Order: sequence, then structure tokens, then C-alpha cells
Amino acid sequence: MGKGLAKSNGGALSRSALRRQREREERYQTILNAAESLFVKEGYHQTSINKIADLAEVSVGTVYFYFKNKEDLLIQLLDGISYLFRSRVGAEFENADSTLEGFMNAGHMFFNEFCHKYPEKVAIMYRESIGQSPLVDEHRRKLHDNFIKDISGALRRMSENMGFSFPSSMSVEVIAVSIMGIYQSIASHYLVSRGKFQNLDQIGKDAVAYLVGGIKDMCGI
Amino acid sequence: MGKGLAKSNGGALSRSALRRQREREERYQTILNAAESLFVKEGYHQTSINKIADLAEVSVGTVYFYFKNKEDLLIQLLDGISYLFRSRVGAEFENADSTLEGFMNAGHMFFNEFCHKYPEKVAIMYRESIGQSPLVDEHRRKLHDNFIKDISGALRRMSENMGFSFPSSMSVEVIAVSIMGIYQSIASHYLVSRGKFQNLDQIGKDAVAYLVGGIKDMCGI
Amino acid sequence: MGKGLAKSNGGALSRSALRRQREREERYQTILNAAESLFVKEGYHQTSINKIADLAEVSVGTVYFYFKNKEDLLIQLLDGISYLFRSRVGAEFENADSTLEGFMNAGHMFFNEFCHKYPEKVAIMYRESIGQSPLVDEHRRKLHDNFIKDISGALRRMSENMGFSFPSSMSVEVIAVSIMGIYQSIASHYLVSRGKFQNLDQIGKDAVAYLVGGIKDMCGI
Amino acid sequence: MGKGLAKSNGGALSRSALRRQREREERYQTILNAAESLFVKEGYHQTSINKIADLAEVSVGTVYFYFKNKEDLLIQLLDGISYLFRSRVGAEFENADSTLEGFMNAGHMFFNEFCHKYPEKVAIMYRESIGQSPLVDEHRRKLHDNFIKDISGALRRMSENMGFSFPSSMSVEVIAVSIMGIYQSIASHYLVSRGKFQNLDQIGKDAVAYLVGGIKDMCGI
DNA sequence: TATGAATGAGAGTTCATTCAT
DNA sequence: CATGAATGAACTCTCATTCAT
Repeated sequence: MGKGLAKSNGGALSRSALRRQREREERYQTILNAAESLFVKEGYHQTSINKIADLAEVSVGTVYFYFKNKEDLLIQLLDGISYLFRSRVGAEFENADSTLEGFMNAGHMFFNEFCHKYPEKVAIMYRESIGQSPLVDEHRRKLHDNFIKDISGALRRMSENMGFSFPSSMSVEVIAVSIMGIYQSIASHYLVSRGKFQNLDQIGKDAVAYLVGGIKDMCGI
Repeated sequence: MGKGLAKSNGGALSRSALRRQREREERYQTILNAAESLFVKEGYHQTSINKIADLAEVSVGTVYFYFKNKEDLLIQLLDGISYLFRSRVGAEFENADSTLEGFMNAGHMFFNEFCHKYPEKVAIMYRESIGQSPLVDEHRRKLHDNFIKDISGALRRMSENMGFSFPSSMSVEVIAVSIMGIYQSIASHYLVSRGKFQNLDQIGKDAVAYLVGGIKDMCGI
Repeated sequence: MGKGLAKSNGGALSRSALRRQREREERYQTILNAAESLFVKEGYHQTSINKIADLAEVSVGTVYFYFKNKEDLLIQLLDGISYLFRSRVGAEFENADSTLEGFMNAGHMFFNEFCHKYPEKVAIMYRESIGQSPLVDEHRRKLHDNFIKDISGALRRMSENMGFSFPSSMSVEVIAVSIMGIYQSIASHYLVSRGKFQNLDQIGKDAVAYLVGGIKDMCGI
Repeated sequence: MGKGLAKSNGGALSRSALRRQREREERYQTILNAAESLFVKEGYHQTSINKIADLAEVSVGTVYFYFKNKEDLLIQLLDGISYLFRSRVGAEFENADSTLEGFMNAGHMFFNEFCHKYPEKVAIMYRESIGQSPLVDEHRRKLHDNFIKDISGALRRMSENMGFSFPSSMSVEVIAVSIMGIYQSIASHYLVSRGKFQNLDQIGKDAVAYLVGGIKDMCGI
């Protein structure tokens, strides 16, 4: 997205200006990628700006040209992940309306696609971005809350269409938070801290079965 | 516990020796308590040994007499929490054998007792101890794995006594990990990052209903 | 003045060349003005070239095209102020020859005109240019020394015309330095550090009365 | 004074505790002296904490153990100078009451004693502490204002005892500010920027004659 | 045992300056 | 001429850890 470099660009750009802009966005991504892999490999606090600059093959000053500070690096990373996560996983809840299928598709999407494709982003989401600073917390919470809204929406639509109601006014949110917790716990337990990729398909299936089971039981299907 | 100061103490102790030992253990706890509240309030990395010493009203040197280093403080804290958590919450799974009641009691114990009584320990468990260092991770995993064993045991005993079997060989563990995730997510969402104590009872009830529902559905009750 | 861009320009210039030269001088002044206001508002060291370029709406490179370096900006500023100060205030000593009137006119000129019109230049002269670098010091000294010569000249002419002599060979210079000090102290105290414009007229009058009084007493008028 | 290290010390101290305290105060002074001479020789901004630590033969950390930050170093210096200046020079105004003698003694004290003995402190007062930061400015202003009060007091007492009044309500303060300016200008011109010690006695005499002359003229003596 | 002054490596960050386009 | 991305040295400041007393 190149958030930090957004330039209102109403008119056309010359060829060289276009090239420079493309290079700028590449640099931005290169640095962000370097930060991502180092944060995951060594931990946020153990990663110095110097190391990031080295890996990205730029100078320290260049890192600070593209990012406000170290915290900003983590936040941009998190925001990018947030966008990706919701457009891949969260979107599944909307596609398959008013049935349990959405929950199964989303789970499949997360465990069998997202975790395989972006294990580092999962690690950022569920480990490196926790408890680092108030501002990071805020952005993390935003990601969290949005995803919870995705799930809650699906649950509400289901209950309306299928004509059943949840035990308490908070049930919907609580279930959504619980499902998010299942995602996190499974991913952290098997992927992040053990790097166990092999059975993730079966594990994902079991987890989805369990989390869907809870819904089924609650709505009396 | 005075773990770090374990002294083989076969014989009897004189009165003054007893007093000194008592004082040592008090000091140990005072320091640990200071560390706990600062870690929670300011974050592990933002808390310096000097601040801990100040709050505990001892010198920096004294902190290093009782604890190997800063990491050790977090580990001792985590181990203490681990012990407390398992003897309060994990134990519930064993008390009410072979029925779903254990899961409900444990949930109640966690949300309505533990979270209320030890919100700081919950914050250490679910926020401050994440992604700080390999050694801390190891101890955290131990706590995690033990609790998962507690849940898994209960699940297995249930399946044996009630004569049903889980879909896959991993199901039991996956469900256990999922339940742990629900605990963490609910506690983090409502308690740690929002400090919302008021509805925690209802929230806990809903969460337990959901997690138990998943089990019921799976074993066909 | 375009000092830094002095071009031997014996012949006539084409119309477009004239326009370009005019634009160059405008740019030069725009940058200098931006530097002046930022130096005064934020302090010399706290002002970066980037900020100056931003305010002047040019690029960093352009600043370096017109000025050798950051120090040069301050020096050009100081030299401009020096010229202005001497042609407005210093000149008054020459206009009203051989009487005390020159001292009064000059004081009036400084406190009631110069300080009101150019408070930022006063701040540069009496605050920002102090103790920044040897080269800046040198230019500052030049301004100082020239103004002292203006005053000394007036004093000497007075003593000759009115037939009295000063106690010691250094008296003239000492008085000149003292008068300069009075200007600086009054301007700094009321204008630079307090922004008190309101009573500056009365204050100026009192200050002039005092500094003229000293001369009167010394030459026995 | 050891301001930064003030410890309430009601009871008696053991011999070793006394020695440690003495050592602490010595260290504090050593660092402050190193800072003073470097600030004067190289300028505040050109002096790095590393250089100060080197000259004081301590580590960087030790500098930060005794002083909050670099700014604090300058402020402590300034406050010490303030105390010294007022107790040596400012006090003279009180000793010789209600005559012009106080002004002469104070001038003599400043030019012939203070400047000779503490040329570095003069440089800090009149050069290095100008325009460095709002906080430093504030402390500088305090020194300034207090000294102006010393002079104003003497002027007021004189006018009361000798039965004359000043032209305007601001005259007293304006004269005081002017005298401060004469001190500063003379000291800066001859001492700080030229290091000219030789004729300082005569220069001081002339300056005092001039500043006293202004008072005499104003009060009609 | 307890103290707290001392250490110094290492962190994040800034910014004057350059130079290819 | 103008641009602005890139540089990297240098800076201030922190803090876990040690050790003489």
C-alpha cells in the first residue's frame, strides 16, 4: 500500500518520475520485509535498526527516511497483515451467507492457506506485536476488533436467517472472541513455537470441527 | 517457595537462623511482587532493575542476590503462576471426573475466581511473557503444555467412560489447545486490554457454554 | 543582495536573463527569511536544513545551491542585519554631529524603530548568533566592532568640538562598548525573552536618558 | 552545594559512609569542572558527553548517574555561577548602603576580582548559556532577574535616602538592566572574545565611572 | 548479606551534506 | 538549476550487570 509515502497524484507522471516512485515503493517493501523476517527470527527487541538496514542493504538513515521509527516499522507491518488477513480470511464469512459453511471456509482458509503461505505474518500477529507499546497494542486491537466484527456479523446473520437466538446479549461477541482465540492458540502452539507444518491440515480440520460444533450446539442444530 | 535459595536443611535451625530464613523468603517475595506489578504496569522491557529495587525498597545488588538476572525474575514469576494456575484451575478437571462438569467448574474457576483475584498474573501469563526470550518461551510452553495435559486427560477419561471416540488422533490435543486459546482470548480481550471486570461473570458463562458445546457436539451428547 | 551569487556582469542582460536573475534573488531571500524565522522560533541548532527548505518551499538541494552550508545561512543573515543596523542606527551618530543629539536619535532609532520593525533580527543579533561557531563569532565581532567605531567616532568628535578630554585613553572605547551593552541588555530583557512591546517607548527613553547621562557626567556638561 | 545529590542526613554517619559521601561530592565537582572547561573551550553543542566523561576520567554512565542529562549539566553550572556571582558581586550593593559607593565596589568586585578569578564562569554566563534551550533560558533569566533586583534595591534605597525621584516608574529597572548590560558587554568584549586581561583594571574603572556617571546625572548629584 | 556507585556496550535517532537524475 | 533520496558518522541516553566496601 505504501501508506507512509502516499502522494496525491492527480496528474500524469513522467516516465522517470514513475520509475522513481516504483523504486521508492520497492525500497519501502524491501525494508519492511527485512524487518519482518528479523522480528520473527530474533524478536522485536533483539532486532536493531542496524540489522534491518544491513539485511535490506540500505543505510540506517534510509530506514528512517521511510519509517518514523522502529515502532512505526512494526505498526506498518501489522497494518499490512491486518489488511491481508481480513481480505483473505475475514472475507470468507461474508461469502457463504447464513450457513455454517462460512466458518468452515474461513477456518480452512486460515489454517491451510494463510498459515502455510505467511507463517512469518502469523508470528508477527500472534507473538511479536504483543505487549510492545501502547501504540502497537492499539493497532493490534484494531485488527482484532475488526476480525471479531467479521465473525459476529456472520453469527448474527445466521441467527436471523435460521430463526434462533443466543443465550445472552454478549454471546455473539464472546463466541467471536473465542474463535479468534482458537485460531491464535492453534497457530501459536503448532506453527509459531514448534514450526510443525506437517499435520496442520488435520489439525485445522479438527479445530474447525470443534469451533463449529460449539456454534451448532448453541443454536440447536 | 524460595526456589532460588534452596538450601539442604536436614537438621534443626536455631531461632535466629529461622528468623533469617523467614526474612529471606519475605524479601524474595517482596522483590517478585514488585517485579510483577511493574512488568504489568510498564511492560517487561520498560521495567529496569533499578525501578524494581526501588519499589521493593532494596538495593540493586540485593535483587541480584536473590535472582540470577532480569530474565530469571520473569521465569520465577511465570513458574509461580504456573503452579497457582494448575492447582486452582487445572485441578478442577480432575475433581469432577468423566463428565462435562469438570469443564464447567474449571471455566468458572478461571473466569470468576482467578481473573478476579489475580488479574496481574493473567497479564503476565498472556502478555508480558510472550516473545521475550527463548528461555522464557520454554517456561511458558511448559505451563501451556501442562495445562493442555490437564484438559486432554479429562477429555480422554470422558471418552473412555462414556464410550465414544474422537474423529482423529489429534482431536483431543487440538480441543485442549483450543480451550486454552479461548481462555486466553477472553481474558486478554476483556480483562488485560480493557480492564472490563463488570460483566466477566456473564462473559465467562457464555464462553464456557460455547467451549462445552463444542465438546458435546463432538461426542454426540 | 545576492552576495553568494555575485556574478561579474559588465554587459547588458537579455530580458529572460534578467527575469532569471530576479527569480534567483527572490529565491535567495525566501530561503534566508525562512531560516531567520526558524532560527528565532526554534533555535539555530534545533532548526534543520530540511525544515528551512520546507518553509521556503524549495528542496534541500536548492538551499545548498544558494548557501555553502548551514553556518553560511547564519552568517549571511548576520551580515544583512549588520548592514541594516549600521545604516539605520549607526548612521544617526554621524548625522547629528558633535552634540549629544546623535546619541538620543540613535537610541530612539534603535528602540522605537528597529526593535519594532525587526524583532527577529534583534533576536538573531543578540541570541542566536552567540557562541555557535568561530566563524559566526568572527562575523558577529565585525558587526560589534563597526558599531563601536560609529559610537567612538561620535564621542571623539564631540570631545574635540566641545573641548574636553576623557579620563583615560580607553575611555572612549569603553563607553562605546557600554552603550552597545545597554542596547543589547534592554532589547534582550524586554523584547527577546519577554516579548514585551508595550512600554518599549518609555523604556527606550529611560535607557537613552541613562546612557546620555553617563556621557554628560563624564564630559562635565 | 551538591544540589543534585542532596540527602537528608539527620543522624550521624559512619566514617566510611562519610568518606563515600565526600567522594561522591568530589566526583560531582570533577564532572562539573570538566563540563565547564569544555563548554567554554569548544562550545556547548560541540562538547559531547563522551568528551566530558573522558576529561573527568569517568565513564559515560557515571556522568548520567550524577546528572539527568546534558542540559542538566549546564543548568547546575549556571546555578552554581548564579550563587557565586550574587554572593560576591550582588552582595556589594547591600554592604555600602544608600551611596554610590556600592556601585563602585560592585563594579570593582566584578571586573577586578570575579573576571580574573573565574573567566570560565563569565564565559558560561555570557555566552554558552544563551539560546540553548527553554529550561536553560529560564535559569539564566533567574540569575539575571535576581541581579537586577540587587541593583534596583540599591537604587531605590539611594533615592529614598537622598530624597530624589526617578523620571519614570520604570527608570529604576531600566537602569538596573542597563548596568547588567554594561557588565556583560565589557566582559564579553574584552575577556570572553579577546582574552584581554591586561588592561581590565583600567577598563573596569572607566566602565564603573561611566555607569556611575549615568546615575549621578539622573539624580542630580 | 546488603549496598549502590561505576561501568560500557549498545540502542535509537538525527541531520548536514552529497549527487545522480 | 532543481530535486530529494541516500548516506553514515555522531550524538544522547539507557540499563543489565559487577564488585569493593
